[in-house]
Amino acid sequence: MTRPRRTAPPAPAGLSDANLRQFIGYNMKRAYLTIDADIRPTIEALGLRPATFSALAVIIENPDITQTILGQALHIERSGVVLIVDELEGADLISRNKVEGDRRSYALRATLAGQRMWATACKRVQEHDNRVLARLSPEERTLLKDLLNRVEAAAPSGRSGEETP
Amino acid sequence: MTRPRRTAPPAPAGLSDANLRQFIGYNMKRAYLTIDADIRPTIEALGLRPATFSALAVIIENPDITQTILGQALHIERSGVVLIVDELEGADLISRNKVEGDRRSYALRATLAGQRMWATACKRVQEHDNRVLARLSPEERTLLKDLLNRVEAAAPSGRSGEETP
DNA sequence: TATTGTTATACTCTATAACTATA
DNA sequence: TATAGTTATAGAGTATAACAATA
Repeated sequence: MTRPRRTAPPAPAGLSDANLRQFIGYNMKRAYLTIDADIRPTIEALGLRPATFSALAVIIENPDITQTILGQALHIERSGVVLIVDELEGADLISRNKVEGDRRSYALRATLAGQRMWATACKRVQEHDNRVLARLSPEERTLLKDLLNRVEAAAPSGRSGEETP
Repeated sequence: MTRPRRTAPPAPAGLSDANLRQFIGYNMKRAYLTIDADIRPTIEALGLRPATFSALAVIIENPDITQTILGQALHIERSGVVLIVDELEGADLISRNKVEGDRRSYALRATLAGQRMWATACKRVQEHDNRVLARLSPEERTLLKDLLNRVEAAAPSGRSGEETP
């Protein structure tokens, strides 16, 4: 139905992992950490961290977003957003702009340098993605994302109360 | 081919995520963190942490394992293993036993209490797993694990140099 | 000389709580 | 009073480096 299951479950040396591998969360953690270790140096070579990379991505996509909303998008507290935005602003990749009618908040926008940075960072990470997904067919790639999203949505904290009633 | 793609990609409020959702690693991170947040309280209610839970799982499955090997299984340094083993030993869930012929290392074994603890902890986490995977068919569940393992194996740090030549 | 376990230390990430300035 | 941003602080998790005992 899918394929002969010829995947050697990546178990270390001569010891068994089955007790943990039975849990979807463990397989997910291992796969995620492996990918993360692969990509991180590439991101850092550009002067970014995963957190600033992600923030830049969201700001590019949602111009004039506020820090509070950015925090919600990244699932981090406002206090953490400050540091990330400080870092991006200090690198001249984004700017904090005044908001008409509310002097409390900032409208975050990527600078030109920020847009260029995102373009190249995005491209390089895409290359990693392609390398890591090389053995998966296009259908398998979308399927994997779909399954991950469904798992995320199924867990209690998964937003979207929209059940299909 | 697979199913109508009716998965609402869990995007926050009114803002777009697509820049990040394009990357398999981001979807994996989000799914993993959601599952982790779901399961953690259950594990902690038993007096365990994710790290001690995992270590107990490996020790149960590989009796007389040494700390160094345990570290390799868990992908953490030996110095970190010490703290985890201290904690498990302090809770009387495992014991450090003498090894014939090598007085440097310990043979780690679960106590009876440790085996009972693992049984109940395993059962409870399985329940979370089932809840989180509720919307996936049995085939989809194995498929998801399979895809995750293939991604993990594909990344540079993925062990198993065994290509199918 | 190399290895096992250990200790001390530091770094990253993130959360909590209290503060300020606006609303 | 409530909210946006800020600051200070603390905790979890993990890594690095140096050390003692043993191989």
